[in-house]
Amino acid sequence: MGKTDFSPIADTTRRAEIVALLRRAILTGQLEPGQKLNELRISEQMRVSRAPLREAMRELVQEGILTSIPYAGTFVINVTAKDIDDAYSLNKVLDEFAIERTWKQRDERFFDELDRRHDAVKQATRNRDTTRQIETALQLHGLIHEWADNSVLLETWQRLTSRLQMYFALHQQARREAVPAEDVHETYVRLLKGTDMRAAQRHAREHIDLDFEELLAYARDLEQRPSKGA
Amino acid sequence: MGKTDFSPIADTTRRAEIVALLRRAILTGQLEPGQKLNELRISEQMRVSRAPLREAMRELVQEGILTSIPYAGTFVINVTAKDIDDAYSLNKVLDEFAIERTWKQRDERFFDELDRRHDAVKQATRNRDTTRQIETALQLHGLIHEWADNSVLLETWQRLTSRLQMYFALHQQARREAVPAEDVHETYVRLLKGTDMRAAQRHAREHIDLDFEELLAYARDLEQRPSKGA
DNA sequence: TCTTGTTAGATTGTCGACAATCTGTTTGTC
DNA sequence: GACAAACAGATTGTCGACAATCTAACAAGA
Repeated sequence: MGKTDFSPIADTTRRAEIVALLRRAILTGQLEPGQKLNELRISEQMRVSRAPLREAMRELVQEGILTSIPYAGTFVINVTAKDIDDAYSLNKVLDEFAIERTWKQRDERFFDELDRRHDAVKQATRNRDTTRQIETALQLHGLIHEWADNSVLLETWQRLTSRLQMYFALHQQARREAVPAEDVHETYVRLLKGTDMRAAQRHAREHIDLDFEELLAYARDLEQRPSKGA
Repeated sequence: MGKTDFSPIADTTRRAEIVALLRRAILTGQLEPGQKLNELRISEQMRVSRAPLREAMRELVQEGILTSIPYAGTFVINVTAKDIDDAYSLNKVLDEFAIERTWKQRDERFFDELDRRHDAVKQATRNRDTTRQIETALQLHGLIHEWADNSVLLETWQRLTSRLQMYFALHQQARREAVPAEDVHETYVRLLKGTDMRAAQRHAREHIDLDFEELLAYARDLEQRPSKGA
């Protein structure tokens, strides 16, 4: 018997790479909300044919970050204040559930991974890398969902994450201020290591509410302006 | 100004029709779990080319009822007891949330629709139409999610529903017994019309637990047998 | 001037053919 | 006989071209 655990080899289809490229472009705000994706132009830029590009787009439509209108085109979703509100209120419920399910299964490996991801956030914060900061913060947050041992919950949360990451990226892009230097996740991590589950659940709610208010304000402001066309 | 409200016209792409056809085939158990979908064969049967068929498949993969392995094929998902357990435990959480959100917004139109859907279930039950019975029962159940006015919740629930419908169809197909004739949704509807929200939430949990136990028993039994290949 | 019909251009939807990859069989070697 | 290399068939992934549809500009008529 071998000792090493082999992870699945990378998907080597163009489609998979296109999905990754497009998703990244959307989640970092490179492609703006409402913007139309011209198939011919993009396929030429990526040096692929339209077939795998279109298949990739269908995936992202189902993932919820693109929207498609037959014979009209495929567009980046528009972000409304209500969308953010909806996503966040559901996220709260999922967090509470995830913490409950994770709680009994916490072990040394869990705490190690928690620290590792927390460190990643802190490093991104030090480097003033806003994009990476958002990414790592969501990964830290996602640990409880991965550890809850519920595939449907994990899937659901990953879909939600896509949107949240997009919202945060837009928000960060809008306000050109520096990123908060202090560590807002300290308490969250500490409570997850502690013995009071209810306290951890309560904090997850409040902790989320914090950045949420900022995001909502931004979204309400954004709704006054027109959306980007082709 | 006109008086009528026009709904969006139907999608008239082959892709959309293929998605509907395939989904129906899967959710009714016509296509068995684990079964491989041969692109050439299906495209010839449907008299379409592989392009729209493949795009349709990508959508259903993201919807969670198909799974794809590069260069190997696309398969109907396999149903494990844990999958069912996961889906149901999350469903409980979502139901509780949906009832809370719907509660304040209940009005005459809500109650009417509730009765309408309840009647649909009863009629399907009278007609011994098991497929339709599952469909209508899930639609009755889905009303609180539609009424909660949270797009992300609704999306999430619809994804879950796909699987639940598939699970139930398999279950019904397995046991050849007659469908329960008595009306198991009577209490559920009554509580949703009442004034005690907590009671409604509690019942939603227990009500679900009922059929759930049966489903789980079936799934555990199913896991002893091999899965269907090509 | 406003509405309606026409047309040209651009873009999406679909098709049939080819390339890349996998799977099972056969062949050859030890 | 056991094993590995080579082959053949089938299937998926990708491509370039064509058909269907939409959009916007323009022309014609009330």
